[in-house]
Amino acid sequence: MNKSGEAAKTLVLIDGKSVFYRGYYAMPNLSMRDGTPTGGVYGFAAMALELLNQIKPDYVAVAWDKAKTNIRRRLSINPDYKANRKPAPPDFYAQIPILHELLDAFGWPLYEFDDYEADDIIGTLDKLASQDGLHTIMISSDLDLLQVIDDNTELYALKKGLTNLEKFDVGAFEEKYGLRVDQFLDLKALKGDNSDNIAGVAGIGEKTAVSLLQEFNTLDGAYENLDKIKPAWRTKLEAGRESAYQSKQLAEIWCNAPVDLDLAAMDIKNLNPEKLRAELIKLEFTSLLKRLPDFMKTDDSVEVESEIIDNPSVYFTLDDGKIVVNDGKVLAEKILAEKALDYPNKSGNDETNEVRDNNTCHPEFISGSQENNLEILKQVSASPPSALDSLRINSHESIRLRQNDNNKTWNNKNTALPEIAFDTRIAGFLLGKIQPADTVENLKKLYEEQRAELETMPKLNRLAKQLDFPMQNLLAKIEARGVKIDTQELAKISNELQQKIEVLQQKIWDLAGYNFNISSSPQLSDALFEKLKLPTTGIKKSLRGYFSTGKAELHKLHGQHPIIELISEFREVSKLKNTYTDSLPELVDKNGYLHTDFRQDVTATGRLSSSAPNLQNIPIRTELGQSIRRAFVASSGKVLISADYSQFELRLAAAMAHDEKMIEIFNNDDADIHTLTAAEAFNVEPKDVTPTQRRFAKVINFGVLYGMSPHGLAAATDMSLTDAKKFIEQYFEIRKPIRDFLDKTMKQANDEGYVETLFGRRRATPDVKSRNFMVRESAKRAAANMPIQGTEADLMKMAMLRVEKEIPESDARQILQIHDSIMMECAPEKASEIGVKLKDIMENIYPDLGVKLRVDVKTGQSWADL
DNA sequence: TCAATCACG
DNA sequence: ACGTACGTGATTGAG
Repeated sequence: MNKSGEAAKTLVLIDGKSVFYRGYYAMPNLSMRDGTPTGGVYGFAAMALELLNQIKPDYVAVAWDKAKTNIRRRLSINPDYKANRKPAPPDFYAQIPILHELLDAFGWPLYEFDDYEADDIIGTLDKLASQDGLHTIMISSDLDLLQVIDDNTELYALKKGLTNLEKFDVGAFEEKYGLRVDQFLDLKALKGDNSDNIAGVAGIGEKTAVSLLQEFNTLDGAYENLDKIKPAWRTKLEAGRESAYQSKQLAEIWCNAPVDLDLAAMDIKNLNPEKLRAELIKLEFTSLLKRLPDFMKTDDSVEVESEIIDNPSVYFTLDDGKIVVNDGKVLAEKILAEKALDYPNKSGNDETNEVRDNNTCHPEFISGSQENNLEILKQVSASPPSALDSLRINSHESIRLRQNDNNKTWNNKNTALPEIAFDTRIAGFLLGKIQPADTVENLKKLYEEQRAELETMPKLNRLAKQLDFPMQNLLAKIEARGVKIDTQELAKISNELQQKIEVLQQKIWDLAGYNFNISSSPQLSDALFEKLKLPTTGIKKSLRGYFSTGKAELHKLHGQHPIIELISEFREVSKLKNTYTDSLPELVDKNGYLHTDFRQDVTATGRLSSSAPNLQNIPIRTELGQSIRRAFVASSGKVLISADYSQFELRLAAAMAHDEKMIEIFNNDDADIHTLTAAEAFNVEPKDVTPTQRRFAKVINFGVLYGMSPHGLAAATDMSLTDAKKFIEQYFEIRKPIRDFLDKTMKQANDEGYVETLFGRRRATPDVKSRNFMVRESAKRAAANMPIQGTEADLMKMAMLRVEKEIPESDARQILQIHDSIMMECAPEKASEIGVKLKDIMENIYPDLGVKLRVDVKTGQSWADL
């Protein structure tokens, strides 16, 4: 009990380097996939989790030994102090920054001072803690700390192995040494300590020292009674008197280190479980995730390893349309017994249906016609839901298993199927393999090859298992839910647009002086540049040799002739009508919902692809676009919620490049990145930044992520080429870390042949070595951009999985993802609560990122309100 | 089947 | 001396 009468709180003081050393030598070959050594850090992490589980401390602090050169005071007593310590190898020091990162994730303060060793710092803190009535537990391999144990202070000494600790309290000490704790220092003075190069008294070992102290109580006592000591020991004591007292001085812990007991900083509540978990994952210490204390565990699918059925072993064939296995049981039963399902999903045109002896087929020989698959799934689906919980699917294009048929009668789509654990198509994509059309004839072999290859790439393997495979399940659900649209509204817009188009067309024809197909670029080019003789200076040519009529070129002609404006409007209107208002209603199901196809194996960066219809390019920028969004509505009785990451990619660039200036701007909610970038680049006060300057800064802030050239910048801003060039130089002057990061990425593309995201998603970069200038430069820009765009995609997938896990489907459901935003729908009364949750999950999806993420949430009846 | 254009992030 | 900002998908016209 302490002064205020509460149960004493526990403070744990860790000798950081000593724990670290144990790990380093226990796991000498441990390293991350990229070769970074992590053995010592692992040791620390393992011990730290152990202490959280077993000790459940209230406060934790770490003390650190500075290098030998900084212990001048002890060296002044004896220059040979610790002289027989070997210097640590280089890969030991390489791990120190990583350990700091880990400590940061634990939220534990680290103390180190010149002239004070870790045990001095620990001793000092222990003394201060005792004054505050705290119970202290010290963790170290250094037994010197035994001298400070008392009724409130214990030492957990590190033994062999990582988490094997020997507990010393006063009783345990006395039993082991046969001495009182206060005699420990005198014991050391006599027997010395080889590891610290403390001499003690030559010829006196532990046994002799103990018996002397038992008889004479103290070191002084022994020297005062030399006459009572047998001659063999007496002569040794006489010869070693100076050494004995010097040894005592050396071994004594100095409890006057310049450190404060800052309990707020040491509070275990500072530990952010998500951050720590993220850090363990980042360090590839996945085995330690299991050891996270219960209070920190969540059932978050991002971190929990998916169960992969390693040896699918269902053998089945068709008998009169019924699926049977060797013993004649219905497949579903067999599947339940085997807890595995592995069969190819092929749609038609298959000729090899090789039946083996015994009326048995190995899965890879089954021809997976759509009908067969449906039959299988029906039977699986007929099994009791609880029995299906432990089932896992391995398949090719697994998401399509969820479709009940080919013609998109989606409302019956079965989402209650077993979870997908492995998808050979996704795996092939992640591994960068072009899969021949016939690979799924041998699905099992493919699966085994892929699994083996993924094993050699732990980061990619984890990405597959924890992100892309689980996403298949989620995307199937999202596709099945669909988005409701108001077809009448769209039809109304279509009609209006039709009128407009006819009017515009006539006006254009009148101005041109003849009728032509305005939608044909060559015909339009002919009209503008041949018939109307508009100036062609600065107008680009198309590949086919005529002058381009694209938006940018038309813009250059703006004001030259009234026809230009009409053509631009005609273009906008016909584009939106053809692509959206006319087409979308054709794709709705009978309940008025649109169901897109989301694919994960299309985009080189890891983003999702949406098609048939593409719901990721619904107009927004023009008023007409907004009116189309008004036709995207919530289900009846529901509202839509959208949550958008703000400046996601730019924040990621700042974090990944470790650009502290940018990070600081982003971490300040009130700061505006474009204004501040302009202020820095133009060297003016933020308040004096002109709108034009801010616009320039905005263009370059985004352009730089894509490798924008002076020409591109000039074209986008109306700057002169020289000004654009200067501005870009100026930009990289103030954003040097960004330049370095882009260069580093480029170098990796060149040296390794691939680039990767923060989480190990890869993109091969063969074309950066192309002899064709255009191909090469384009490949370089793509390579530079991929880690940023791809990390965005990774984080979005994490966020979506987490949202699905943490927000019950009965409360709200995800219905769309558009690269940096998630759209959900829910009951209006739940909207604000869901919005808060969504924002929280998304903003804290990866606390270790190093930059604050910002998510803006909006609610409304239609998409236009968001 | 491809090029041109343009919708989105 | 090349051409000039990354990543998608849908539509249209041309050959």
